Amino acid sequence: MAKATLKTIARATGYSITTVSRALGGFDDVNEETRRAILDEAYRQGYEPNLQARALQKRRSQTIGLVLPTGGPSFPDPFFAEFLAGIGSETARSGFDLLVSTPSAEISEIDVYRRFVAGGRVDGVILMRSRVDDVRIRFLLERHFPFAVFGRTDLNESYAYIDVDGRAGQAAMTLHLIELGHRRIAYMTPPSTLMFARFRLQGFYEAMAQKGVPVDERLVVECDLSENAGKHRALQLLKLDNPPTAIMTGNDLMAIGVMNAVREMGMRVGRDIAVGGFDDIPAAEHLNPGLTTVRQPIFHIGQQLTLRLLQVIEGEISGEQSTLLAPELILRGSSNHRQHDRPEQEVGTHLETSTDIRKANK
Amino acid sequence: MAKATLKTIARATGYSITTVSRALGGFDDVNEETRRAILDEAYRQGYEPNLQARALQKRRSQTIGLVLPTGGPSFPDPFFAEFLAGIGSETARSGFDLLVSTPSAEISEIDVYRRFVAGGRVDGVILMRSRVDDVRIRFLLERHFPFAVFGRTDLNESYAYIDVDGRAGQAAMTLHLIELGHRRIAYMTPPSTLMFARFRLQGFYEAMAQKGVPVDERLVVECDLSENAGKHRALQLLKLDNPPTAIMTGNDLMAIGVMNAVREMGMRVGRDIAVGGFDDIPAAEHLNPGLTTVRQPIFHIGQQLTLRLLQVIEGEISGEQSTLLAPELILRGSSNHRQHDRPEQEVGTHLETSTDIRKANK
DNA sequence: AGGGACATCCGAAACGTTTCGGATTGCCGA
DNA sequence: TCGGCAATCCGAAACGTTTCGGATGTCCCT
Repeated sequence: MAKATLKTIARATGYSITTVSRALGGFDDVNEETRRAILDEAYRQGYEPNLQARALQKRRSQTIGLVLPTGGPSFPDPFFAEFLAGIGSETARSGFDLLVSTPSAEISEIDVYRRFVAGGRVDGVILMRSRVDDVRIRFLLERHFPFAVFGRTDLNESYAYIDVDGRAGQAAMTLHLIELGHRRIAYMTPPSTLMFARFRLQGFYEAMAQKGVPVDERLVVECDLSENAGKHRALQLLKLDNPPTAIMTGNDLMAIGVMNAVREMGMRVGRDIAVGGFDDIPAAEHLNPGLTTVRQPIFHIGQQLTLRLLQVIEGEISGEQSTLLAPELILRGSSNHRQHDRPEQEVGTHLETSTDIRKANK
Repeated sequence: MAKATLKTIARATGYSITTVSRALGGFDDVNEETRRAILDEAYRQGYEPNLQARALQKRRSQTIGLVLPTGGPSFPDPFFAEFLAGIGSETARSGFDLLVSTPSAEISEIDVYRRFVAGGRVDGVILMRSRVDDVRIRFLLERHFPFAVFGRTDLNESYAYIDVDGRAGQAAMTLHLIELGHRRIAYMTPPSTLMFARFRLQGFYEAMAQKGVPVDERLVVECDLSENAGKHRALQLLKLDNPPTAIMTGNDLMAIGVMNAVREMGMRVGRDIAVGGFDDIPAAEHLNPGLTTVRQPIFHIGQQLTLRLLQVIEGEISGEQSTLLAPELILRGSSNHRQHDRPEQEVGTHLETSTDIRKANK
């Protein structure tokens, strides 16, 4: 059996290609009887529309693109799978496909976007890990191409994004540690080209200032997003003459490294040194002691971002809708002085600084 | 500036569409001078070929598909991100894109494949988590559509796959536990529709028989792949009159649940009860104690599978190439009686049963 | 009887690309 | 002088779909 097309169905039923197309398309200018005959024949032949041809004609590919961030040395955040699942759940519901691309040595990141956009490969893209002065976003804005971003930028344009309030999250973590009595608090911040690093760092400074706790600049260090880098940096901190009593990190991977470093120095996490992370990756809960961290509802973000992007594509919203989500502080054993052998019962605290979900229209 | 196409370049340079196409395509029947003129103009206009049109004409989409497994209740294996990264790294190198689809309530899994295949959306697909009497594989074989599978099946056809020798892996784990002195060993096996579950179960039985250790069938239970299910099942096992002294599971997620169950019963993992997992997900190393498990080189598998698929697509291999990889037993604190407070130094042992990488041609 | 309204169908162009099969030159050797 | 060959170029068809602008016929109303 050759490949079924509109033409083969047309020939088999005696109708024209146009009529077959319209029958299959559910238009109302085709007789019920004819439609049935055509549908039957289509089924018999196992017809599936050629999506390339359709996309070519409609100038719509029913596909959205996602380019894996290739920033750091380590591959994507551990919660990447969850993010993808969130995106996937929504694309599936609306009949869209998801095209994933990995920039390589040969093909630069921006070229991937060029291909996606100009090649008509996708109808819109989702970006993650927004950067300072983000070229990708600039490129897309310039072309008026639909997109939605996980994270804010410092660009003076408006577009659709969803972000977690990292400033509030990191501030909450800092306040928590201060309340536990810590004064010498270290903060390991991710590379400053990443927007989220800035907001979190800002939250740290603000909370310290608010409580009048002095910041020792030697305890504020930049660090790559990996476990190894975290361990390395933490060892340096712990070997200072006047080491910190608490170490906060810009993401959980780094925090895991810190915990290892603490152990390697013969100290105990949660008792001798408090550790705080950010993200709440799956492993955070299973560490011993459990990692106190700030949770981001990543699956949900993936979903919402997709929804938002689809609206932009349909032209339903002006592309300026943005949402700032309130993060949630998750307290576990890594920041608990009283008990550390067994992870304490998990406690979720909604921050008072931002109420649930806040919509912001620029 | 309107969209650049072959036509706009042709008009601008005064050459025909054919010549423009051939110049851009690098054919040798176009004058060097003309070619340069055309390339210049193409660059000036920011030309990018329309990939839909190209795909339609060439009947090749330069895209491979991946359908997320939707089998169990829980979302994909934690190492899914790594698998995807492996695939991505190879597709990028060869200029292919990756189309990811998530079956939803509305669109059944097999429909996704139908769309992919008949719709000309992809040139080949990668399957993971092969199943007993796998309909997907049957479908693809029937259509003579290129594909490559992570995992074997019981179908009597030959096709390209890569698998980890789960039988050998589970046997090695079992032998390890027996050597530690365990006699009452429980095994929590994943749903038997999954092929890998069968092989691992088989490895368990064989090792037990080899050492003459009796299997108590009440200690062999089927269990979903999630942490929760693992915990639940483990509690049942531990409450038996004559409970096991060691519990092995078919994947790491279940093992984490087991470890929680053990703790909840007031016993200590690695001391009172040995626990063994399978997969070596990232979290396994960070548990306390660390989880003894069997490692699968998942990134590498993603890469190789992609390479294999591309060869099948190019028609370079007959589609019958298959590889069985030797798993690696990773010993950590969860199966160590002597020491459990701190995870012991990680030890990797290559199994003697299968040498490095073994090629099998059916 | 004429006209309009409606139901049903179709031809042809278009989306942007590739490619087959020539067509047009200019030049060389015999 | 002419056949032939190489170097360049191009027209047109094809890939499979959607859609615009009718075409045809039927029936009813006045």
